[in-house]
Amino acid sequence: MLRTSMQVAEESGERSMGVTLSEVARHAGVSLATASRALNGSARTVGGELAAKVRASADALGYLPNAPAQALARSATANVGVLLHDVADPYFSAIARGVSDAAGQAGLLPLVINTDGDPQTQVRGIRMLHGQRVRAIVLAGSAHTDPAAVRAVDAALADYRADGGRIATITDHGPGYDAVLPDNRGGAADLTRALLALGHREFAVITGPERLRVPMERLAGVREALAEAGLEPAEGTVQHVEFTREGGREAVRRLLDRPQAQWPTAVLALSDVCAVGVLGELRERGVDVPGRMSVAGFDDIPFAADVAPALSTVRMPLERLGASAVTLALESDGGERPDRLTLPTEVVLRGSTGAPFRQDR
Amino acid sequence: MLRTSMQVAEESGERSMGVTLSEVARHAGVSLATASRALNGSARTVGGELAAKVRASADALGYLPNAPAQALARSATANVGVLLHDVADPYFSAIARGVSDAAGQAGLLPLVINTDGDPQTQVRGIRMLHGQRVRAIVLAGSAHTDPAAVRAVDAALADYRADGGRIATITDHGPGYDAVLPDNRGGAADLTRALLALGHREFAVITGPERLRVPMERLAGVREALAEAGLEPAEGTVQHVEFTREGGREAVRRLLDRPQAQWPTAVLALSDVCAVGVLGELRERGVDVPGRMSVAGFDDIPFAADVAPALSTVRMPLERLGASAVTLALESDGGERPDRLTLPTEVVLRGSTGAPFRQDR
DNA sequence: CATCAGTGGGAAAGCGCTTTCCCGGAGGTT
DNA sequence: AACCTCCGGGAAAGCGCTTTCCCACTGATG
Repeated sequence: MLRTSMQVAEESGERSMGVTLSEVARHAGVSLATASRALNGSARTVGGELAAKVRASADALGYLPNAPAQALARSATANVGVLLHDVADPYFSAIARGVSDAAGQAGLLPLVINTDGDPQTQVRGIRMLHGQRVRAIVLAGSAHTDPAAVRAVDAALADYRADGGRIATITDHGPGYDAVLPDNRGGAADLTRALLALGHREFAVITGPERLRVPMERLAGVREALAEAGLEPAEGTVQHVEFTREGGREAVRRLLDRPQAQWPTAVLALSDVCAVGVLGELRERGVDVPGRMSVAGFDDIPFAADVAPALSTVRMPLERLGASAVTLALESDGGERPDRLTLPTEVVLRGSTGAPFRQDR
Repeated sequence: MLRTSMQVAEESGERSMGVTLSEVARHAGVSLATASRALNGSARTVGGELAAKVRASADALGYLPNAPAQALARSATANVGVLLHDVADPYFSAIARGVSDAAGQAGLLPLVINTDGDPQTQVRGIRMLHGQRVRAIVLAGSAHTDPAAVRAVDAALADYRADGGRIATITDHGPGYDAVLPDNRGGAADLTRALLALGHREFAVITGPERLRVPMERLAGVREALAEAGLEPAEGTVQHVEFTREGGREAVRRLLDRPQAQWPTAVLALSDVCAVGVLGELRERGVDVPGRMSVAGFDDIPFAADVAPALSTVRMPLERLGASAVTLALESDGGERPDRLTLPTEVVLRGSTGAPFRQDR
């Protein structure tokens, strides 16, 4: 004979998992159905008196709904998934915070997965979240430039969506997705124009790996603004590195290896965490910022204002990015036209930028 | 007549949630039981031939196990919960990364909840995670000093544990929990001794709110080392603020409001993010660091080495803290004696500290 | 050659909920 | 007074899995 968990619990003196709804129902002297309706408000209502009695029993027994069971019965969980490169990176952690807040608002719990920007890991992550039957997936990392990678991710997302999953991406992952789009290109162009306005003509740009789309978009923005001024980056002054502090340092080292005459007067690091590395390396090398070289970043992570010198950058509403993505994904009526929300960026000039260094002075 | 989701799916041309195991079983021409055993390796084995056939069918159909259903059947989910103050804070995001990595190793997915250090929110969070039937909860935020708050949290945790939940805390939440314990007190004492060794005698200490235990422990460490040298902080030089950049700035403002003769030569900010605020404010006020004032932090968050001047601090293995907590919680045999693992800290002296300022010079 | 593990397949009972369907009673219409 | 419609309670069928229990079969054993 099969033994119920209750019996086991009674025998062993240890129940495996919580008070069940039917215990509550029995305690309140009502049916399972009524208990369920009273505690979780279905379409149907329950008589005021009974409802109160059920609620009383529920917290007398310390009832906590079994989320997996609810999920199964409703075929809908109370979770959202977040896919990002690395929670420990301030850019992503700010986004994660936004996602978390918006999810909380909606009564959902966020499940976060670090992909380190690897397409494979990303695909596995999507599958896991799909398996979890999360209500929505927020894809926070940059899209890839490699078509094969894009296809793989798209396929995984398509499967998920085919099963009723909702998706929102942060930054552009193709026209098929609801998306929150910070103006990467425009922001980079604006930043460049701001530096041009300060008088700079000799730029270096430190951007992210070519395999990612976001850094490429930002780079395109820089090029666009430079072109407007009839300029283009000199050979060897566009460095592709990882968007990490170490990446920034590495790029600086390469830049300073060149003869001083070829040093740029302004370096655009297209990610703040990268820029922080740049600042650190320049300081250690004794290069004055902004006297000898202006430095600007991108993202306006919380620390940007506090490093020394305070970092000029392009402000992006990181938390809002995350929060909006959740909202978008949840609202998405599954209609034909995906919602695509462009968020403006804003140049913030602080102490790390100034007038260009003059060789002849 | 009740209609199965299959029928609905066939009629509407849209299935609500994925390929099911029984579809796989049918496709492979085996029973549900066999399919389950083949795909998820139970105690029982399945003939090699059949197993292969099942696996083939599974990925022919693109089968993804329904996690909530598995959770219900097994009465065990594949999730762990992390409760922290704020993912966007580098201290916690590093821990979160560690948790995430260790969870991944164990085939689990992390569910993260921000509590902003509020006991109420913390209790609600624990209840939610309990409801989710997560396998383990990692409590990453500091314990409270208010007994009522502690009781509330303890009660929620006790309920969870009574239902078979596993718990590990980071920092001390009382002797009843498996815990990973960075040596807050010892680290703070060591840091203080290091500054004493540099010749400092006039200290200010900026620590966290009195409602949290961690900042109090650190403060105690400082006091202890000071006492060894026959010193104690002068009146008004111990500032309790939030462990945020703004908190750091605020404390500095209060400190500098005092007559210059009473300015400390060293300020111990007992959290790096706080210290970064201190550095920022001092720079803006034109106070030279470390010339006029040495500044030290605590935690060694990734940025600490890159701010200017590079921050002297107490290194804590943040990611390992998170990872170890997961391991501990999962291993915990539920035996009588909780596992408590003390992790050493290490003083790291960088550019933000130096010899004390001499008034008479 | 009968007996006994041991092996591996399948039927079916749960896991803890939600929701459909049925039904009896109250109130409103002709 | 007969007829309908609401309203709200309860029985029971699922949701998609895991696992127990039963059973048929194989090969070893005495």
